[in-house]
Amino acid sequence: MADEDIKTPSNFIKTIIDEDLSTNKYQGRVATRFPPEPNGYLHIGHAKSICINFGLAREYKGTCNLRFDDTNPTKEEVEYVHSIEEDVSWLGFDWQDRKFFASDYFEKLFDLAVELIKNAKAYVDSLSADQIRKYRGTLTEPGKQSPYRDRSIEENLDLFQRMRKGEFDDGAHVLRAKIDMAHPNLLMRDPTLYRIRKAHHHRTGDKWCIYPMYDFTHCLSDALECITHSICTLEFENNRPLYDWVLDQVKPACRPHQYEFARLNLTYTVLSKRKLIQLVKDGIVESWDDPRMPTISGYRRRGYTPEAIRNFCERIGVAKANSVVDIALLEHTIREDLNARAPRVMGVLKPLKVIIENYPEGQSEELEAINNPENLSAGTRKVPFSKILYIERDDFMENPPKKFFRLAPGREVRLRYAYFLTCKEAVKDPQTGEIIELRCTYDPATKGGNAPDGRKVKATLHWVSAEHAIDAQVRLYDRLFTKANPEEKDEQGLTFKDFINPDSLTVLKNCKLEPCLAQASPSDFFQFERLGYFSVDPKTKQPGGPVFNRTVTLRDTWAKIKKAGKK
RNA sequence: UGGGGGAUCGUCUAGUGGUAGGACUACGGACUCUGACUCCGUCAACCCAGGUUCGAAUCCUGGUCCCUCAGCCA
Repeated sequence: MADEDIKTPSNFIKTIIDEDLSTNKYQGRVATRFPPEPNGYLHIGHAKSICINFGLAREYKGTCNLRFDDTNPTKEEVEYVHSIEEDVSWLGFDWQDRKFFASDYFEKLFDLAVELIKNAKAYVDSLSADQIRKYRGTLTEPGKQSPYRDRSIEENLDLFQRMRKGEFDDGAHVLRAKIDMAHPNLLMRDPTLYRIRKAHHHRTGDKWCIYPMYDFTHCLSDALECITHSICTLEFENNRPLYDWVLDQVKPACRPHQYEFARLNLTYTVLSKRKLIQLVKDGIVESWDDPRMPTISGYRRRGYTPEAIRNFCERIGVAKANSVVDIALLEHTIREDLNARAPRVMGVLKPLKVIIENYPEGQSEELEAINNPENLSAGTRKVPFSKILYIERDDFMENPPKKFFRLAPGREVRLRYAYFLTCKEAVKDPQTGEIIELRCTYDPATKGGNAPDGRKVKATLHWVSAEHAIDAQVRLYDRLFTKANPEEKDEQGLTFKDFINPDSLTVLKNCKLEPCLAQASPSDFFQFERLGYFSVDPKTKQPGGPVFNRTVTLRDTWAKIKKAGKK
């Protein structure tokens, strides 16, 4: 792959890896892993982690494993395993033959737990969950030891075996590490290692009724896979001493180390799993892959490309300081990618009929249009032209302000790749006053878009021939929230759901598109000239024409001028 | 008021004792058969106070503010 040699910006993790390489800490190996819990869909924050872990492996010619952290049978499902695999692949990363499941290690983990018990480093506690909480102490006060803390090794062994055999009910006992109930880090106050959970696991079925906790499983899974750099988010900083403690007891052949980076936050976006679930459950969005969702599947359906998302993840950097990235950067990377690659096409979203009075009745002709000015090898295509056209309603104003240089009565503009057009009259509905059509004339000498006399026009409009156009539904998406930081607690007690943008979705059902779009396949992307990037919705099948999703608008200087004028 | 982390342009991020750089945004301008793209330019930052040093974002001391931890979740 050509991009293996591309150097990405430096960051603190690379600095650490460079040092480790120079001291030969891991015999020159770099082994990372992406460890999702299969209990939900991946979002753009996960994409950051995926890009870091797989990206590091690519850059340092190491490996990155895909490992499902499936130690909680009550929350995890195969459906999520599949969606995660699909999303990681779609992003362009390959775990080759290294797909693992923490549940594959259950037997080994059990043996290691037994070893801990034998070394008097773990014990079976029979306090209730509630009692354990009370015994834990607080941030400022030490905890108390459980009365079961000093059970004999034999008794612990016996109890733990019987826990596995299913002799006890959920919650009757847990296995705890024996560390220090007065430790200033609460996670070190004899953390729970195993709990009884008589639940069906999506992979191990009913084989187990005790399940290991994250802190016991994760570090050992890393060690078993010979991971060198175990990269996770900041909230696990407190877990690192425990990560190290467990490995210190077990002394595995491979000794991984944990490093933490700041998770991604995005303006006008929520990324917590809990809130995302709420958006789906409350019907605020249609599904996990609703194009307004910050999920990878949502962006995919919206028309974002893996290249753009990877580029975004590279540009935001990796650091330890909490931060909120401006969504404008994501929009920039998708525009940048699509600008280079998307075929240009003309589509009228809000049609306004134009009748060219001096164009022969019944005639039509084909005009040549460039498919992508950024890539001339994409060639040209023919676009039909005739007496009756549609143009964009927003491209005409009866009483234009000074900075509006599109079509207006008496004004001449260019129809892209076609002719100069002059508006003679705006015909209105006598009842409503609404403009229903424009009577115009064209200049036959300007065919192709240039005037032989050298006269200029200030605007070029996109258009579509009425009799040749295809009908389509186009969905206009905008940011889901009106507030830059919807997660922030509001002084009036308003929550993220109070800041939903009522215009996050606008469905346009009467759009007129260039005929070549009839052949568009699901997920094909285009630039509708002067409007934005659109792609064929891969999920909606409906008769009577394709359904397009707007990925992102083009930058719009005119919109800014209008907005500034209103102030 | 315990422990663990963090503070650099509006935003994200480089810098590791020697001219604070890049990207996004914003704002100008050039170009233009997309008010797009591209190009050029402008605004703009080291949390604070001391100290060490010829020289400090960087080292030291003391503050301030922010994040995080009391699941048998991950």
